[in-house]
Amino acid sequence: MIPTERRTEYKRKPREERWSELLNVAAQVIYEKGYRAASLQEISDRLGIMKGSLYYYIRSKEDILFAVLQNIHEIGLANVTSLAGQGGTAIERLRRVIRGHILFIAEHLVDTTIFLHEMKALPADRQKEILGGTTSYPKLFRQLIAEGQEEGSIRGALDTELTATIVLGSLNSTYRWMRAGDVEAAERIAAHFGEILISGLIAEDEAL
Amino acid sequence: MIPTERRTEYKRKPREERWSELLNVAAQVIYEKGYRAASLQEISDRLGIMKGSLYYYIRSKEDILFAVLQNIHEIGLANVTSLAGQGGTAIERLRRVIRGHILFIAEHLVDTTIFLHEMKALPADRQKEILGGTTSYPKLFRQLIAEGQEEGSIRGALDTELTATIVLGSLNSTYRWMRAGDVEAAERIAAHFGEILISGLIAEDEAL
DNA sequence: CCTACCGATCGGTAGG
DNA sequence: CCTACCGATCGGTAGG
Repeated sequence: MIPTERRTEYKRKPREERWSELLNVAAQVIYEKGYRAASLQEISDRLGIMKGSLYYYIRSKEDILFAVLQNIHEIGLANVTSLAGQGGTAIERLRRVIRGHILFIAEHLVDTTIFLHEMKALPADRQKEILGGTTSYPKLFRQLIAEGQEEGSIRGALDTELTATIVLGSLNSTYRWMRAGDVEAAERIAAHFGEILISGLIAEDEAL
Repeated sequence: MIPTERRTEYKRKPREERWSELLNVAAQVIYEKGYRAASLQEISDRLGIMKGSLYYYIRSKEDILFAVLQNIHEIGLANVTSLAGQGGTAIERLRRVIRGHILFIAEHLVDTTIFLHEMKALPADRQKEILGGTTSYPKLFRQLIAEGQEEGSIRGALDTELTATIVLGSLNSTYRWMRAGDVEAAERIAAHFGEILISGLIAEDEAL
């Protein structure tokens, strides 16, 4: 490749603004090519700055991935936590969380995909830094299932842990085929997931 | 890294044997690091040959990935096709496919993971070469769901296409947390999936 | 299969 | 933020 030429016209932007722009652009490149194949050269090209200039904002390439993953995990967990805490029976709250999590994935498809594909590209300690809060996705789903079993709405014969893993994993798998930002489609998917999973989990033949 | 030294002792092996050994070793490296980060240097190191010698077997790095993906797709599709064709009602066959596909994933975790992560690393035409047969996973699941709806065992209100996508995607998502080769665990997972999905899909309250 | 290479690209740095 | 680099590594090749 020919050495990247300096833009004849470039505009220096405030640090904060550039930083969030950097994260958006980088996330898009990582989404398209994968973290490893996403070069700082391409990211800086799209930003319209020199590759070396990225180091005004970061200390390593990994800093970018970390920031993206940290952010999506934080807002995603806040989303389901809020939905789970809004009252109702356990099965009602589970249904709300199922829908809300799917809508979240559709709305944040790029970042969610990166989260589900590139966590392992981080060193173990930085993974823990992201995941290691007092609460977590698996914990939240486990609690909802457990409460449903206690209140008798979810079949007691199901293994709580395994069932929670299956439900969360199934919801997360939608990132593979969902279209970004298509809220209508996301609602349809959420409705189907609600029907299938809730019917599959409920004890007896309680109508909902 | 210090230039790799020639092994003082190496054994030349028959071409066929080396080739399958190469695919196994390469799959393991790709599984651990991802295709892009899996270097030919590391693969040849583990094989105990020189990097350049790989080109006695391949014409490009991509050939390795293609062979791995081609193979796992072929045997996996043969597996579910066989299970779906063994007779019984549609819901019975679906249940059999659910269990068999999960056991397959557990038994071929490395290759399945590569398939679900690295297909997009191939050029579009080589992807089609793998996926483009007359039959396919999505098609098979769609047919099973459709037949179940026709026979009245699966709720007609569910969108056939979307439901098939959800079921297949949910089963595939297990590669993320399954342990390779643990058949007991795989049976438990399959049983739970069977319970949850079948109950979630069946019309009325037919007991199974 | 090995030896001995090559051009391209990578993440990163010094100094401004 | 840019210029001007660097060492390391990558996939791949010629010739045997």
